[in-house]
Amino acid sequence: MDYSYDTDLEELCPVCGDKVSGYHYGLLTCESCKGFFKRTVQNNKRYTCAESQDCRIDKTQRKRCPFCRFQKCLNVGMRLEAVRADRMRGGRNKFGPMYKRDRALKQQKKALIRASGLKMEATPPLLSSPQSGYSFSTALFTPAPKNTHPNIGTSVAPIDYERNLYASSSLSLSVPIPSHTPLPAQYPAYPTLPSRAIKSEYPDHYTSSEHYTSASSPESVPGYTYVDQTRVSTSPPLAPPGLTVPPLVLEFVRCEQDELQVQSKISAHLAHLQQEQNSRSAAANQEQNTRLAAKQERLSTFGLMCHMADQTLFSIVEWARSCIFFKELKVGDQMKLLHNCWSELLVLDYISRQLHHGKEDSVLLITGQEVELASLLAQAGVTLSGMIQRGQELVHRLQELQLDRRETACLKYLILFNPDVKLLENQSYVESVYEQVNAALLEYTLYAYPQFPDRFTQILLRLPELRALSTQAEDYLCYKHLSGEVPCNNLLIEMLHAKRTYI
DNA sequence: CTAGCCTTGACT
DNA sequence: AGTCAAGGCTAG
Repeated sequence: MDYSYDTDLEELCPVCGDKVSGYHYGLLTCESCKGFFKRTVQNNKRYTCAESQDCRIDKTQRKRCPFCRFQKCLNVGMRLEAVRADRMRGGRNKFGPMYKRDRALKQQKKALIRASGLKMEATPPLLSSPQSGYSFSTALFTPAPKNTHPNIGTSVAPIDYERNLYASSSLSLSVPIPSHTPLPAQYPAYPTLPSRAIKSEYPDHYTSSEHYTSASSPESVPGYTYVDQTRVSTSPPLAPPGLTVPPLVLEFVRCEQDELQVQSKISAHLAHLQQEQNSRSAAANQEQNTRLAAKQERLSTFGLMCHMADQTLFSIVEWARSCIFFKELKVGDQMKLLHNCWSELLVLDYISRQLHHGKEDSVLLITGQEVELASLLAQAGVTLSGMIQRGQELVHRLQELQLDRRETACLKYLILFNPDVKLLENQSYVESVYEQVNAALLEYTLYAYPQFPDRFTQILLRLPELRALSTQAEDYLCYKHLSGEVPCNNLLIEMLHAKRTYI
């Protein structure tokens, strides 16, 4: 009965809702979206949207706006790199194992659903009456309860960034490096395909997977604003490279929050919530049957995750408010910048924590808790576990690069000062900050990793995937919110609304 | 351009 | 030999 309902639900194309014909370019899609994606990427097509770039894509209307259709393809996670540049037919690609894992996961989930009679991902509202009303404005305007991070000038909790920095790069210089021609900064435009960079992969062509991953990585497709290198290298603050860590980078690192303080603050907050939750479900347990209580117990996991993300967001806002450059902006511009990038910063925060954590089969939460990846994936719905896996892949890529903390700090600023945000009062300032950060990061990478001259580019090329993942996360959150599953009075939701006023 | 059907070929 | 995701072909 509901078995068929479930499978039906699973067999809809995430782009247009048509019938799925198999795995295509990274996930289960219909035949038409497969073809559309292939044509678009192979022929390097550029579309434009006649409306406001938010057209609904369904089976009947998918032909109407190719721009939004392709956008959606990317947002749901279709992979550019699965389209072969050399058009080689047949055979398998590196996604084979991923598809296999995904299938196993779905199978496992189905069994679980049948066994428990519950649907994992569809969860009724939790936490009917949460705590005090948060709002973005309160987060921005009221001083934080405790000064949890050092302001400029004070010397609270100096973190030892010097150590742990230069784990010697294992990337060999013989790795073929794709040449990427910088694109004109057309941010919302989708990435074009540097056709030479992406080839179908066969063992004959690539002797090791390392070669593949560094040479033609999935995200090595500039869709992100890319700063022309010549412009960067001639920017004023660029001292002769190779002598010292750029002062700006040092400043960024100094503005970083103390991880332990954030951790304890958020842990305390969540512990408090959980305590409330426990007493409530204990009450429910007395009157109702155990199955309901168990259900409620499980629900709290997703709710807690939301609160965790929410609290993390608070700390991110707090960080931004006090960091160099940002605090000089008027509040209106600050809000626009944060509305634009909050989810990217959240994802970056998560990713960098995993980088630091360094374990493949578990995930480190901001609370310091370590969660087995397997159990996380088993609990999460299909969409969520897909995103977690995608996140893990990004972590792997950055691990290969051995991204250090200084570089991570720079990335936060590059994301925050997105020069493509429109209608800013102080547009040129934001643009110039972006340029400065770019220059500083370039200079730093040349200084710290002279044996790897392409490092700067390689780092920037991770940003499109980060952005795609954060967009997917927003979509997911939006969906969960619409079905009433996200605890309300949530900064997360407020951010979501700020960006999507049409909802 | 679209999308259904066909051909390929590494992997099992 | 079978599977199944790549690319190819071609009516509409």
